[in-house]
Amino acid sequence: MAGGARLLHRGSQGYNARPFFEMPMKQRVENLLRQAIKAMVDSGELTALPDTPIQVDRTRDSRHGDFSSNYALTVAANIGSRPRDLAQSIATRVPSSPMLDRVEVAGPGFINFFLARNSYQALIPEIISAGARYGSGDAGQGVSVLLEFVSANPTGPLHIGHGRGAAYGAALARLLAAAGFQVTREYYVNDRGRQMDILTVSIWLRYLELCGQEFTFPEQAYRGDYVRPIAEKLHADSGREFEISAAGLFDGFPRQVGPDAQLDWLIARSRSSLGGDRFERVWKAGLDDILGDIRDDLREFGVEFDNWYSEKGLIASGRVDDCIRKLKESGHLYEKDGALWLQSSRFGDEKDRVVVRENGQTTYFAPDIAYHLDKFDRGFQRAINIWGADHHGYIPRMKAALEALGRDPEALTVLLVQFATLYRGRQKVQMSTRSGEFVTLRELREEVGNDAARFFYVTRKSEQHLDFDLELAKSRSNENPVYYIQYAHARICSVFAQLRERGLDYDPDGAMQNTHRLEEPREQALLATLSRYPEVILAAALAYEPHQIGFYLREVANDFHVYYNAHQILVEDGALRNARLGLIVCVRQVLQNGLGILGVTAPVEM
RNA sequence: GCGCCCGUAGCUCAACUGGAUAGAGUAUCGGGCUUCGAACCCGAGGGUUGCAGGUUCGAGUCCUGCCGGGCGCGCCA
Repeated sequence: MAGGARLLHRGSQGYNARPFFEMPMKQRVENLLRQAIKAMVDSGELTALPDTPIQVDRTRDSRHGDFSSNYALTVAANIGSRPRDLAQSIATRVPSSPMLDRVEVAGPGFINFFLARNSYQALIPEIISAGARYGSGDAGQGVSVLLEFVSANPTGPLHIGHGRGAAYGAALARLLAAAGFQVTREYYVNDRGRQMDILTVSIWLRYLELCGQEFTFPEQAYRGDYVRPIAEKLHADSGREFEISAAGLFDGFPRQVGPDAQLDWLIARSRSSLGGDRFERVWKAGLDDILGDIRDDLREFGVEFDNWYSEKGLIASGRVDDCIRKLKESGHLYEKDGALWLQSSRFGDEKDRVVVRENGQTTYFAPDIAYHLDKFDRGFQRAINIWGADHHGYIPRMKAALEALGRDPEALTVLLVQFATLYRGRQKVQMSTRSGEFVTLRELREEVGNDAARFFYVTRKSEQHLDFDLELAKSRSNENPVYYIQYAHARICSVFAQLRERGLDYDPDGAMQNTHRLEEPREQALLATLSRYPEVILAAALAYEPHQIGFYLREVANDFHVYYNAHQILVEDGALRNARLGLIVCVRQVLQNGLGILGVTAPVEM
């Protein structure tokens, strides 16, 4: 799949007729190399051509040219010739091209390509005409992907761990879309089950307190402050409709058993004394409030979903029962100790798993299987899940379930996000949802701002542990690299403001006709960096690594700042001025496109 | 005990997925505004990539074994 990038050329700005880049520079170099190798095979100098892929890389060191290939190194051993000799033979057969200055052999046998001075001139019209689409490609070939992320239980506000998954997922969605995949973003709502029952009871108990009832609030219930406003609203809206004597409610409370059993007792007791209907209404009040809060929070954070998928709805649709029936029919479900087990160990899991409990209730696993089956039944070709790293042990059984259902487990990719450890200076902040001691995503956003938070999250590899120092993020927010990139963007906008103040204007045609005037080394370096953007998008997308974009954008900003400090853009010479303005328009475009993928704003001024 | 993830400059992180002399930010020290925004630029110091082997032309990256950290190993979700 790598190397299959092809830029979209659907620009309808009137530049279509002009031949810009038929393909990215990297591919053009690759093709020249391929021709040289083919020439050697045709002349019999290279016998059986091993099926080694022809790989061309950007060099790290400019002394090694602009592009480099290790082809001779990888092939020489197989055909029994010396790498340097082979490299030399290939190098001399590289067809001459106006884009190439020279080809050299260096080191153990690298073939290094040096580009001609003005080989990047065509890039400027290319970027200007592609605009927001510059960097996008069709490598994904429209393959439909269901990207599921966040999916936090609606039992409390999102905390900073969820924030990381949200930022990562949102960026990945845009990245995959830019690479040509058709992406749907989905949030799976666990709106039923024990955790929701505990929340319901917690809200109701707070409500009873408001009614004046006296009792000890259970240790294991949700004690976070966010529960109280929900109870207050319920109290304000419904008065004493849900009131029941606390003394009666807690009558017979089992003090001798463990906290979990106590909670189960309390849930059952609440349900029976309140009645199914009223219990449901409290549940609904809690769900609506918290899920609404989560939606708002994510929207404010710039994280949007195409679909919110209800677990309760899934069960009501009968799909879970259907799914269990299918598993039974396929013979991968068996009964033991009164429960129904999936033979997941036959498909790579370390043991079999219970799907239906002894008491007849399904485990959490059953709806999850049905949900994942439904992803593919809805026609998605690929499913990508972003899970917290604590769920890694869950991956084999999910894949096993898909395989048992006759689906391709490879169509499911699970990406793990490590937890963020929060610090206040040196002090580690302990977090627990039930105790209510945690820093919410909303608090984080208010303290450090959306842009800094998004960038901070998404410039680390997702599987890397993340130390998030609040004090640092707060007090030194100016030192966050995101401002460095945004500053470059604002500076460019400022140049155009300055241009207008001086009564001058920018002529795009003039810019494109004078690209040959961009002869400064720093201008060439900037163009070379801009030309890499489509390659970065593709590589980052295929590796599911949005952080590559962040590091790349820093390079773009750095090249620009260096250029800006060294050269005047608004010069007297109108042709040169337009050429330089065209160049920084392109820089601005790449910054906008890249920041857009990361979900960070590109401010006109700061 | 078994399994997964991680270990890179004082700190926070990169390293084009096996390439050439391991790079940025921050912190420390020194320099640069009469010029389009100094939230910027230039320079200096800072490393046995946790340790020990192995694979090959070449290893931070792959394989093995230790050391250290995180997370899993329910008829909880």
